[in-house]
Amino acid sequence: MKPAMSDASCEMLGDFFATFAHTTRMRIFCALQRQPRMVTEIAMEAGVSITNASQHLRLMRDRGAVIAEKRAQSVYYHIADQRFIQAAVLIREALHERLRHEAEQSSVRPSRRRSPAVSQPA
Amino acid sequence: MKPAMSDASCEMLGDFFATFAHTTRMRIFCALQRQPRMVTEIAMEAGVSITNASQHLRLMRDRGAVIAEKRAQSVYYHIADQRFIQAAVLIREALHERLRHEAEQSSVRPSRRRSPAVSQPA
DNA sequence: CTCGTATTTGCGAGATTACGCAAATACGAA
DNA sequence: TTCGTATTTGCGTAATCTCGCAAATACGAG
Repeated sequence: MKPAMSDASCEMLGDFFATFAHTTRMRIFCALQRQPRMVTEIAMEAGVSITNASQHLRLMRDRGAVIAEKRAQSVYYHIADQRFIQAAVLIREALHERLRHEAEQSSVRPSRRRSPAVSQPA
Repeated sequence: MKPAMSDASCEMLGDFFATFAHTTRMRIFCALQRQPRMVTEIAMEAGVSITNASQHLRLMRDRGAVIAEKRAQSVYYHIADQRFIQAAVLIREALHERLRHEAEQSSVRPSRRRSPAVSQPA
C-alpha cells in the first residue's frame, strides 16, 4: 500500500497551499497574474499597507510562489510558475460549479450548513 | 483595471487553499485519491488519532473538499472534485522542478535561504 | 555625502488554529 | 434493549499566524 505521495511531498504541498491560504495573498496572486508589480502597487491593489504587503510577499517568495527582481530602486514581483495559475483556475472552476449546484439545491430545499454533512443511503 | 478575480473569489479561493494547508490534511487528501476510505482507515494512513482525523475531515467537508457518505456503521469519505487532484498534481510538479533546479544550483554555489531573495540585475 | 523614495525587519498584542482527552452520538448486531 | 464499533463534539491549552508601528536598509538623484 505505497503512498501516492511521500510524507515529504505532503508536507511540501501543505506548506505551499498555506502560501495562498489567505485572502490578501490570494489578492496579491491575482494582481500579479496580469503583470509584474512593485510592492507599492501590490499593496494598493490588495488594499493593505505596504508593510503588510511586504510581509506577505516575503512569505510567498520564501515558499517559491513568487519571484522578486530588483529594478532601479523598486522590487518587482512576479509569479514563479504558470502552473500555479492553472491550478488556481481549476480550483476556482470547481468551486464555482459547486456554488451553482448549491444555489439550485437551495431553491428546492431550505439551506443547511456550508456543505452537505453526510449523505444518507437511499 | 478590473480584477482578474473578484474580492469574493479571492476570499473563497483563500479559504479553500487553507483547506489543504496542513500536512495532515494533505496526507488525508493523498489517501483519498486512491479510493474512498472510512475515518479509522484515514487516521491510520495519515498517522493521527481518529479524533484528529475526524476534526480535519470535518473542516475539509465543510469547505467542500471531500464528501462524506454513510455506509453501515462507518462514514466513507472521498474527494469532492477531480480537479482538486489535478491542481495538486500541477503544483507538485512545479515544486519538484524547482527542487531539482535548486539542487543543481547548490552544487555550484553554496546554499542560502529557501528561495533566492532578490535577483540582482546583471 | 545627504535626501527622499521604496522596501524590509523587529517586536508585541490580538486572533486563529491545532490537538488531546473525555463525553456524547449513531447505529448495527445479538 | 444492551453491547460494541465508528464517529463526532466540547473544551482548554499550546502553538502559530497576522498586522500595525517604529526603526532599519537599500539605493538612485542632486
